[in-house]
Amino acid sequence: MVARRISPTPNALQEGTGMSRYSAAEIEPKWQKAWDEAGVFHAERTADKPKYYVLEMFPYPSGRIHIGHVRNYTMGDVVARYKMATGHNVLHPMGFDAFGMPAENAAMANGGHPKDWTYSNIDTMVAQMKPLGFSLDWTRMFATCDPEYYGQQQALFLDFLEKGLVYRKNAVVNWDPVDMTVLANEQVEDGRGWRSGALVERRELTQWFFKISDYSDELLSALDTLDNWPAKVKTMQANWIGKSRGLQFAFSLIDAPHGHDRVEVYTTRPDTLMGASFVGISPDHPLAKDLEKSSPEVAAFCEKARQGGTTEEALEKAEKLGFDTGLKVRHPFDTAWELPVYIANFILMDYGTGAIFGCPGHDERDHEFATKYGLPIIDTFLPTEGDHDIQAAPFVPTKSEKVRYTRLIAGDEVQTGDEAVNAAVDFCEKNGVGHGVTKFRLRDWGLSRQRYWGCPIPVVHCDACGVVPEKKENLPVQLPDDVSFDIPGNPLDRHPTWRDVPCPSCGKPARRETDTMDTFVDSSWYFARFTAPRADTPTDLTEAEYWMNVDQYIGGIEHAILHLLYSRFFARAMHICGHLPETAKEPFDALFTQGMVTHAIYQTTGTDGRPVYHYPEEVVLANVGGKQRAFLRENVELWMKSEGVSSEDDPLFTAAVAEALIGTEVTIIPSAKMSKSKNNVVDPVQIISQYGADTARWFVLSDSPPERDVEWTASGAEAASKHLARVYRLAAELTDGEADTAGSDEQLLREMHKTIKDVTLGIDSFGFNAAIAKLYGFTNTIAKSKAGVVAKRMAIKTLAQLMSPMTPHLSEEIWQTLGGEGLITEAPWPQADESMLIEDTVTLPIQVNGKRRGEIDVPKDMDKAEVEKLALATDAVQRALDGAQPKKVIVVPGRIVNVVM
RNA sequence: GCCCGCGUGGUGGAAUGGUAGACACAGGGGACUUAAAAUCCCUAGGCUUUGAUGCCGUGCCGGUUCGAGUCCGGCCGCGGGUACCA
Repeated sequence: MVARRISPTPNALQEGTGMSRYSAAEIEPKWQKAWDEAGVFHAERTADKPKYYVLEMFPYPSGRIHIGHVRNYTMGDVVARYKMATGHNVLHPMGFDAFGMPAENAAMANGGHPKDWTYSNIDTMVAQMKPLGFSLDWTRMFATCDPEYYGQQQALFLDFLEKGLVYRKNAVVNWDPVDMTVLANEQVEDGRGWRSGALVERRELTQWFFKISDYSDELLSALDTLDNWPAKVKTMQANWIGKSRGLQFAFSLIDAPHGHDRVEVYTTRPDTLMGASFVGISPDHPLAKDLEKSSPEVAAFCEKARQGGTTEEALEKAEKLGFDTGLKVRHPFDTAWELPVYIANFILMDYGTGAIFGCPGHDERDHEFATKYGLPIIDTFLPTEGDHDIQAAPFVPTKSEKVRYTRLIAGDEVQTGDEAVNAAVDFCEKNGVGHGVTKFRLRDWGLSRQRYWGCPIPVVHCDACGVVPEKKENLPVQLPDDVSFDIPGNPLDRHPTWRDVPCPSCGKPARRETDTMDTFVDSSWYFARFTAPRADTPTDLTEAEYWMNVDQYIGGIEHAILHLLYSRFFARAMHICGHLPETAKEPFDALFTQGMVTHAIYQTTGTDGRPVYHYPEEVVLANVGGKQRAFLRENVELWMKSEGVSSEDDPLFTAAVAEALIGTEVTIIPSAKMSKSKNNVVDPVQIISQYGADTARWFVLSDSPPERDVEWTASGAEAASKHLARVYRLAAELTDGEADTAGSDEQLLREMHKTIKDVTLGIDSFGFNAAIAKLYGFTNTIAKSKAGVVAKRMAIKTLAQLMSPMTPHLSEEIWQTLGGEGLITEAPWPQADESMLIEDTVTLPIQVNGKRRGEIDVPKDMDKAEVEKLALATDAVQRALDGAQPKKVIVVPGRIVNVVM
């Protein structure tokens, strides 16, 4: 945008203070350069200010930034800049969570190397982020795929191994029998591999695990100390950890087949033991595996039961299948009572003991199973009042509810489930039937991934020495570059020169571990690495002690459980190994979960029957009869050309849309999380290049509360830009001077102090949209004010300061125009003068029976009786009372009057 | 399936249990201009009415309260997570 192209004569204002029209393109690079030269965002330890560490969850380098990134990082930037203005030494770093599957998928789909794809994406995204003017210390940037980073991660792994925090055991994975490869959960669609279409099997592999379960109790109880975390996140984590008290005991097997004389089970409902009707074991249970060897039927069933994905959702939703082994166990309280043993597909070896007893009367799943296989359904308790048809549906009240026991094990006949469970555990222990056990739902964290693009696990397998840790001086164990992705599977596995190495212990030929680490490992300690990103140990304790904890962490709610729980575990583990101070065991002091930016997904069906996803810009939307329809843009353009239709307003176009004659219709899936794989990401670059960074920043913060999801629409960007131009103009035109009017100055300054207070509160509480609304209001006040130049100058300078966390470039420009000292970025935050906030009178709404009927203006400190008298005297109340006496009058001072009739 | 959220005008949304709809977008009307752009002003939940008054109204049903968008119970819808997407 070129200012004043038409009028060649620059006015005095232009010569003196810059341009008279707002031009982001000219302002923004100028101030970014100024900040850069002054090094204002470079973080260093200092004793003279309190430190403040702001961190937004770092991005995956998917290719280009999307509007969700802009929203997320702008929020963090507002906090960082605000804290800087309030006298803090701020650390605000940025990096990339750069390992993961999309890079390998890209290599498979388009050739090339995951490394090149990833670093090129990072370059692009950094280039897109820099013009946004974030207050980031770019000197600290790293990507988790940098050997310097993952080498230190390998060092951490070795330390964890030494401390017994890592171990190996078997665990199931999704196995694609056609591609002969392990699939991620998202690569399993309806139980089939996404590329091969083959039925997925669950297969056991030996894998590495972090012993997070040792910390279950601590991770649970420490949630109470996280006062500045959202309650919902703490609830989700508490439920996920899932502490429960139950009974572990054994059923004795009749005839002890294959040497198994008992089946160990765990139950959280021992009070329902008298309602048992079967015992279920996992297809991976040792007993099932032994039976499988001698029985083709069992083998066939187990094969079928192992089909399908490994997710909890898939298991829960899958049709419940059982196989009667013909084996029987004895009921512990009645040795004559025999229960059948079933192998069932919904029992996972990972949970509890891999075996359960089924109580169909009080469990949905068991009920479904019993009904299907004709097993008895026995109640053990019923409602205290009324009846319940247990055959038709299970009776499953919450454990805190009182029920009446019909087959009581211990305790009172009428008691709550919780009481009954405790009584039953005590009774069983006394009678030698098992023992009470506290269990956690939380399982150990499997970190092995059978993939190339991840951090290599630094161990070597030696026939003589077993699993041998790599020597620290040999770290990093670097990924080899010469790999190809033309065949499915892990290229490390078929890379002999990388894989075959001498044993670090005995020197004989051995093999490297070819599994790499889960990418959650990468993101579980990056916050600590940012405190000393170039250290030649995982952290530098001096730096970590100074900068940790993260004072404000900002990220998506989708990370509420896994990432945030793993990070909490990692901080503890790092402390044990001396990489973090004790005080950093809970690494995030405050957490804010911002909402996601959602967008419709546009989907068509490809020739192979699989869904094809289209970018928003590839789709033409048309509104026909109030219904939105979508078509592929290339089709539409061809059609328009061939029909000679030039505009979408043409009736011919509308008619053709109604009949879907303009090409492939696109299915619109509304409001979904922006996801690279669904192509529903919105590119903010256009908004930035058209209106500038400040407009984009202002725009993503206004109108919607930060914690809520927003459906993306660009309809407000122009308005945001107009507003910023208006603020700019207010400042630029101020020098013209205006006459003072008595009282106007004070009125404006009172409004200014109120705005300072409101905006400060808004920023402190993440109410950015509300703060922006106040700033709109204050801008209007200034524009209409008759105050003199001095007061107005002060008001506009304050406005610029209050806006500076959101629109830093514009604010700097105004600050400079109005003669502010130094950079606004380094200027102290304005303080509200309390004496200017006091109001003498207050407007009280008057309600009659809770409905507003009028209002009165009264002095702020008028006593209740007086207020009541005035309120009753108002026309509205008199009319409503119609001569009657009110029953009651409620006066809430400074708030409201309610007359009850 | 299970766990956690969310639901307010045409739209985004505001509202410590106390005037529902602040602020903004789109809309309608007007001023300025030869014209346009830019800018400024007015208007705006629904129904009813000339207008005032009035009635209805925060997903649905019920409850607590002088008073409920807000608290409680039950539904419906949508979103997130569900341990190998990150």
